[in-house]
Amino acid sequence: MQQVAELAGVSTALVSLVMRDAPNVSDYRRQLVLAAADELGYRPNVLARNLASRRTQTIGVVLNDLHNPFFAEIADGLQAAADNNGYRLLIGNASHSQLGEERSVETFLQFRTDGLVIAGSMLSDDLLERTSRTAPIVVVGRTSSSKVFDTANTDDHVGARLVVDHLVSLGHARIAHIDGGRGAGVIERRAGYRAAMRTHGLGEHIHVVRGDFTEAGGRQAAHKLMQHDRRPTAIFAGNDLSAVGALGVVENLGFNVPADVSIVGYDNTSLAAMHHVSLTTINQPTEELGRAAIDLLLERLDGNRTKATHHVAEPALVCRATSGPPPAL
Amino acid sequence: MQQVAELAGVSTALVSLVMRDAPNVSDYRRQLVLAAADELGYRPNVLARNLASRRTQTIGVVLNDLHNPFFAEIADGLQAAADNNGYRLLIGNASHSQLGEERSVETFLQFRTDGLVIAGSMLSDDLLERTSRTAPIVVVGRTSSSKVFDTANTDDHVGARLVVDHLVSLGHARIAHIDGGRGAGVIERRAGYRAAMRTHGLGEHIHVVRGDFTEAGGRQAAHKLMQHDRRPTAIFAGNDLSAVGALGVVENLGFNVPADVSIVGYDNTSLAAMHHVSLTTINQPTEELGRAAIDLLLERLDGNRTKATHHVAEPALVCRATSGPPPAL
DNA sequence: AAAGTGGATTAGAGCGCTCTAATAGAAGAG
DNA sequence: CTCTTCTATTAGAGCGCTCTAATCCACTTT
Repeated sequence: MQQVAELAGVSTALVSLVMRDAPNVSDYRRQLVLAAADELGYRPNVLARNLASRRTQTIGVVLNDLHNPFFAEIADGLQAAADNNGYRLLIGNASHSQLGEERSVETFLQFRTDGLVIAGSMLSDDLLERTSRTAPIVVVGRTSSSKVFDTANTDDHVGARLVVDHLVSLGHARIAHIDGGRGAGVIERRAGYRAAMRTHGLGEHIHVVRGDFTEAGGRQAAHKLMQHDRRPTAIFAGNDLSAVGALGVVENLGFNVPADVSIVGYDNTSLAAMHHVSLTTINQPTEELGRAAIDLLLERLDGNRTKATHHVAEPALVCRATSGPPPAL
Repeated sequence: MQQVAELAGVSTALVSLVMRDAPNVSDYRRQLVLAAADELGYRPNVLARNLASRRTQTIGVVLNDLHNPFFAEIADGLQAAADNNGYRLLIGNASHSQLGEERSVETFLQFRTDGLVIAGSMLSDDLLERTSRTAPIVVVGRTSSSKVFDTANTDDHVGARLVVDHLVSLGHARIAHIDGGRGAGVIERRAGYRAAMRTHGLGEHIHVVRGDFTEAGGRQAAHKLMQHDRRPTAIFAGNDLSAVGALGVVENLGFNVPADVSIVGYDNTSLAAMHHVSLTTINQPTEELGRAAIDLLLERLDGNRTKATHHVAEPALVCRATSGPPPAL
């Protein structure tokens, strides 16, 4: 910075002002400084900048699973919203594990990102609340009634009901559910499924097998389901990834989808939209979620709010090729 | 830090030494400092630490496209290698665009990550070379003969030949190729395809249509191919994503895969491995690439090397369900 | 003409840590 | 008992930036 200042014939303070796009800098000197900076290949050191200003203009985003396209879409939504507000994003990969998530969070805290967005968090509310004392946190894709941190999420209970309603209206009764293990949103989706089944008088057909939101998990669960003595005519998978896993197994076992078995996913990821997959699923408005998450964070950063807020978006059924009427008895 | 020092009755320098696990600190004082730090909930500020030490122990990873599972797998490989060496990873999303890539790179440079890994770079060698003067860069998934920065890559020329050899051995002659537009590795794969076709005396059947390494691009290209008056009996897509796009279109047009048309992808991503997709493809050893990239970077960081090195890994054919003999005439 | 106004610029004190060089103290050598 | 040689500890100078307060310099205003 000093070199730039010398080359431009100004003070380091002015260089600082120019680099920050501050107002009240004459155009003449601004050009002078920019030219000098360019010539020297000067780049402001964010570390030093933050050390002095306690701001990084950066938001840390922890994605639960890079292999799940849902999180890529969430990242897109966040990116768009961050761009609009002059913030940049840094991404950490939780590798689908609690430990990975903790490490990513720790890294961001140490880098002093202004805030954190955790998509698909597997951490306890308690831990998140303690962490949010260090930096504001918005949790995406998971409900919480925390009074400390914010969330942006789809109403999974309603989403699950939409799935069941859809399948029931097609004539299904034996509708099974593959859940997501310890993943985010699992409890709500499962509860929504159960409640909807009962509402339709299908309580006796409630059948939940464990998955883990991965394709492999979906395969295993589908195996178990299809070997059951009263095998389902429809499978509601906890997310698209496990739905595609189930799809593969069901087909390999010689069943036709949807003629013999209907399969519905959740998330409406790019995977579900692929022509070859064409999965009936529940859409989560990822762009809205991303925008909401950033908005919530900025409100905190600007000191406009201290009370926890929970943004809830509406899910919607996306009907594609993997659901249809059950086979005639 | 000063508070901790006071509470423990030592100097800040000693606190610093303890926090860094330095040798030559007496056990007695170490305990004293740790106890004080714990009581005050003290967390070292990595920003300040790095400002002073000029090291972040962090590597910036720019992924070309979060929607392409190939990059998730590369990230896994990098993560494993980084863990082994006490480095942590920060990820930037290039959003499949040159501008996005540049911005991610810029952010990392400003955060002073010790080095950069760019997976699927779309930037010019020239720009990369200039950037690598600021921080060491390893480019993954793209060949380059640069004398400045390192690369870790699979031999795409050989990979493309493996595809053509495989299809020819099944009896195909009309083998078309969907390329990847401006993506990484496109030129080599296309050239490899062309060369292999000629080697087999199939020069007249060379047929390349443009794609862009996305599913949508694959769909468009496949449409064009299948409407051609001499439509191909086999399609070699530039990557798995576009292969799946092609797969969807070909099926929708009423053709059977592989009975009527064979489709081969590239990358052997988790997508190709899905049972429902089961795509014949070329494996890139992502773990090896990740390890190589980190190794190359560390050599630079430790000052052991200044000469550019290009690590080349071997591709391998993975035969699955989308390739078979051409239909009988 | 003196005083007031506000924009442009700068000096200099931190931000929280590391690192070098210096110092104190203990142990061993002569 | 002195002289080395270690090891353990510390003072204090940065690292590269921001921010406050001060200064300077047109212009107005009265």
